[in-house]
Amino acid sequence: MTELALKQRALYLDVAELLRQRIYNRELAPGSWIDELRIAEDLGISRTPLREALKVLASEGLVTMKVRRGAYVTEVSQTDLAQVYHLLALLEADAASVVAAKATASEKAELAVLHQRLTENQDGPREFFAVNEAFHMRLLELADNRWRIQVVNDLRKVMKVNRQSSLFKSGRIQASIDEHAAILAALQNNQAAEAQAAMQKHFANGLAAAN
Amino acid sequence: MTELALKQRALYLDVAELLRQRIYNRELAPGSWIDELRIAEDLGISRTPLREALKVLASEGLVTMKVRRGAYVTEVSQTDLAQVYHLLALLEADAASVVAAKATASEKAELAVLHQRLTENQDGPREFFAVNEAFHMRLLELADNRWRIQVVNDLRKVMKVNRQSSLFKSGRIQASIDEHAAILAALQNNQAAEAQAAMQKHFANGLAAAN
DNA sequence: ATTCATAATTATGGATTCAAAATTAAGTTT
DNA sequence: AAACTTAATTTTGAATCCATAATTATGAAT
Repeated sequence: MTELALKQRALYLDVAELLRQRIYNRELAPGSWIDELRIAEDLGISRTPLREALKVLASEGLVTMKVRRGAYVTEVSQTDLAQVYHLLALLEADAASVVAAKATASEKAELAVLHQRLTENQDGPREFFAVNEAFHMRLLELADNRWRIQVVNDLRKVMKVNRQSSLFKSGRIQASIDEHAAILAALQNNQAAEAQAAMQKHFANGLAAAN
Repeated sequence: MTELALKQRALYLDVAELLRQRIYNRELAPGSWIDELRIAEDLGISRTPLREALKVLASEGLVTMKVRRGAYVTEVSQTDLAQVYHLLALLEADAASVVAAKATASEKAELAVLHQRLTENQDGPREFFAVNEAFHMRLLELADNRWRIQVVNDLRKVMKVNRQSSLFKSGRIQASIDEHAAILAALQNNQAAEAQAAMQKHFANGLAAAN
């Protein structure tokens, strides 16, 4: 009831988020045409907010608008994936170096707590994924650059279209934990260059696992 | 006539671009409310494509949507500007390093031609600005990462909202040319690290001039 | 005159309608 | 039966319409 009673959010934003989820879980498959009428009817809304949402997704790169023939789910190639990874590595490695240089001890402790939860996690890859994302997001917040957060979020959206759930690969979870430990150690010792390098390595390994 | 006869572009994209220009040149001032009815009437279109355009601009950060009170031109603070500069420096410096490492001789020669035009330019800051942008864009293209191009373009849009035309500051044009020369020299010698550092310096100076 | 309450006006968010383009189906010719 | 035309249907892009929220104007009370 809260979602309707106190909706402070525009409908088109909710619709955009719903479409993103459907794209991530392949309910809307890459390359497929998006049937506006069907979806609008499904959701019990008119085409107007739906079309607004589609145009937002198009500017994020999740959807491709073809003139006079509607919206299609973008196909994200391996090349795209590698390119996006490269940028994420660059942006997050720099964030790590910034955090190493200027975050307070208690801020770094927050990251340590998240990392601890990651190591203790027994709830499987799904929960692991959520805590992992929380760690990365908190680090970004501490790096204190709202435009970077925006850019990274947009790039992650693209990545999610084609995630091959590389975390399920044997050994990847433990490797990921170890890499985070290295990042954290560098942060806590205020070693900016090391933190940067450790984050770069983390992404390089992640990309390798995705292929 | 071509624009109507062969329009292969959706109307909302044209409207978005027109609004961007009006924001850049302060016809729509930062913080000001955007009067949908007035603009739609002005352009002789309905509110529908205009509202779609506004939502795209909102997702780019140029406009802020307030629920039930419409669209406002985003106010870009000095902090925002510094943050955006930081990211542009990071992304373009990395691009320079990539180009140094893998661009062909003829590709690098293209950049040299653009640089030459920059040094010879006698048409004032306006033309200088265009060629300068062409140099940066070509370098990005050569770095061959379409997502970086997208991200950099979006960040540059934000920057343009608050450009204090730092190029008009005395000496900045010549300094900028010298910095480009340093970048170019590193590229032509395949010195990735040097190219990266030179680009970083270029942006650091640009930010300093903007303040 | 200032504050408060109420009415009139205006703007937003979303639904509906409509013309034109694209696609599909049907019918005709070879 | 295959290829080509033409007609019917579907879908898009954009204009118009409408209910509700927000703002402004008006008037009453202190």
